[in-house]
Amino acid sequence: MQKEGNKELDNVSENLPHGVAITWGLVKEPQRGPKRELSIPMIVDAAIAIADRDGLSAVSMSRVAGSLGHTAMSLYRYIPSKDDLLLLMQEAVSNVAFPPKVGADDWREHMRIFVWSTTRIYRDHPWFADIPISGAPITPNSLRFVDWALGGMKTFRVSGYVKMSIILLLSNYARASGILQRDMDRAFQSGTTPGEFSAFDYSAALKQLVTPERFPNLYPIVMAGEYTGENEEYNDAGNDIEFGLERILDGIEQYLHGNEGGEPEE
Amino acid sequence: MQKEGNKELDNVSENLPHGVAITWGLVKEPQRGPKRELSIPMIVDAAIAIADRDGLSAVSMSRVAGSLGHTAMSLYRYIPSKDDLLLLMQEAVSNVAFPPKVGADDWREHMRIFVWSTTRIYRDHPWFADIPISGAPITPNSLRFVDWALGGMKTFRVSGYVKMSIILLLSNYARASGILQRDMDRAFQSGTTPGEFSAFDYSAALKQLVTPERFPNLYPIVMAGEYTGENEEYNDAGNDIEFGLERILDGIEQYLHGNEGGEPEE
DNA sequence: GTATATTGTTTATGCAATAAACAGTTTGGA
DNA sequence: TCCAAACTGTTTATTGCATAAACAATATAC
Repeated sequence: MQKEGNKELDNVSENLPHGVAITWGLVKEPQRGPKRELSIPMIVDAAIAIADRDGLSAVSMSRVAGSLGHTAMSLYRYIPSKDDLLLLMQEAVSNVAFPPKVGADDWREHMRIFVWSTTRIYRDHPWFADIPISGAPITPNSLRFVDWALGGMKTFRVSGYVKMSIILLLSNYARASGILQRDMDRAFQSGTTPGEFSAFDYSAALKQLVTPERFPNLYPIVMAGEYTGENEEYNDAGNDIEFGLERILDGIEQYLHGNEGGEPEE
Repeated sequence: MQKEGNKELDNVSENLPHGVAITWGLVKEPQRGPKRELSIPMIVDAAIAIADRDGLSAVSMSRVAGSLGHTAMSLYRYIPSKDDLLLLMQEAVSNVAFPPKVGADDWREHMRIFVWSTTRIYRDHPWFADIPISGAPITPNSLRFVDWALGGMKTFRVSGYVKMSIILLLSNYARASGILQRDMDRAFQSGTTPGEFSAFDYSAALKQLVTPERFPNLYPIVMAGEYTGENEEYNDAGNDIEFGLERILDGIEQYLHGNEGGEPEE
């Protein structure tokens, strides 16, 4: 015999992974019992601070709790598992503001902003990329990203499926670029995390190992120092990222013209 | 007082991470002592078998050793750390054969094969995506991929930097697609790993949570079931992947025409 | 033949996630 | 008003992990 209340929402929250339910505000604060000394945002912020400083591997339940003056087990009164904590961290740093209006019909600029907003998260929070993707986005802030991207495609005369494909393409690109940029940043600061390495540090080794017989096409590029980006002027991940993004946008544009514009492609 | 031998190669191997040195065959078998009962390939193969069956998290030093009838510590006589084992696993499954000749001037087909060869690894070895990227590729099989891709761009009149940017773009796309495809496969087999989830399983929940006020652009797409791919006929990751790839190739083609054709850019 | 390099093993350390039991705290309903 | 239920944060314990150290056995180089 259940209360009438909001039965549908209850169903929803029951069928959702607990961490996801938290992000949607579907988990209610308990009424009875002692006053809580912590809160979910406090815990998530503390975890983010640790990850920002020392990387994701430094985030342990006991270290997060310790930084709040509590024991590890106290966190489990708020967040049921470490995986849920990671999800909440992702969601928290995805809470970015988008410019309300982009030039009304400049969809390319809209999509550029979409991609750069994503890569900025990776730059500000290098650990973001270390959390494995566990499925399609179903948390509020991730969906805000999708929603905002869709806002730039209002004039597209294509199906929702195609729009989602485009968003997927751009999100994936943003993720990959964010990782690249992070790696480049790390390489420039050199001796950061041990165990990390970039080709940059090994160009000397590569020049001995990449032989023309075994790697006929790569050989001249390695020898010219083009593989490891030895030339300062080109050694900027931003260039690569911009280049790739413009290529993708070109491709989308071509597709749109083929499907929507005045004359078809042939 | 060192032997004359191959001093340069010694230097190289000293400055390389140990796991990378192994992949290049720079670590020599010891001469003295009892006969070895294991070998690096045996260990790596055993680890891959476990990861294929039960996922990367099931790969522990003791479980790998156990499957070979040995103790965990014996593995350390061959491979200095678990991170190195992961690197060797990556390298091993990257040992794929490429078709020797593609239609001579069909660079698009060449690049399609490049991307599909990469995604096939992710499909055959779902754990491949769970190993975090630790930097630019410097192992032989990863470089073979790069070399082979370069082979498809011989006619491009662009710098090595641009070619590397294109390869980076396509590799990243392949990785993202491989992950997507793996996730879709998992979703179809439904109750695989607990903790994994796909939007597909939560379309009912999403339809209640995605309100038109909060997600004006996403709302109609979720309601139409287009977000979670409810329609069988469209619910195929391959379509998405192919679509995105063709868009990227379009973009590259457009860039090439702008740079290589009749008139130069400036 | 012996010193030495190397083997696989046992034992031990430290850290991690998290289950279980516990004593104190607040509140809704009697 | 009071008590049972729902909570709190903690202590303790379990299990699994990577890996360091010490060890006796073994094969080779000189």
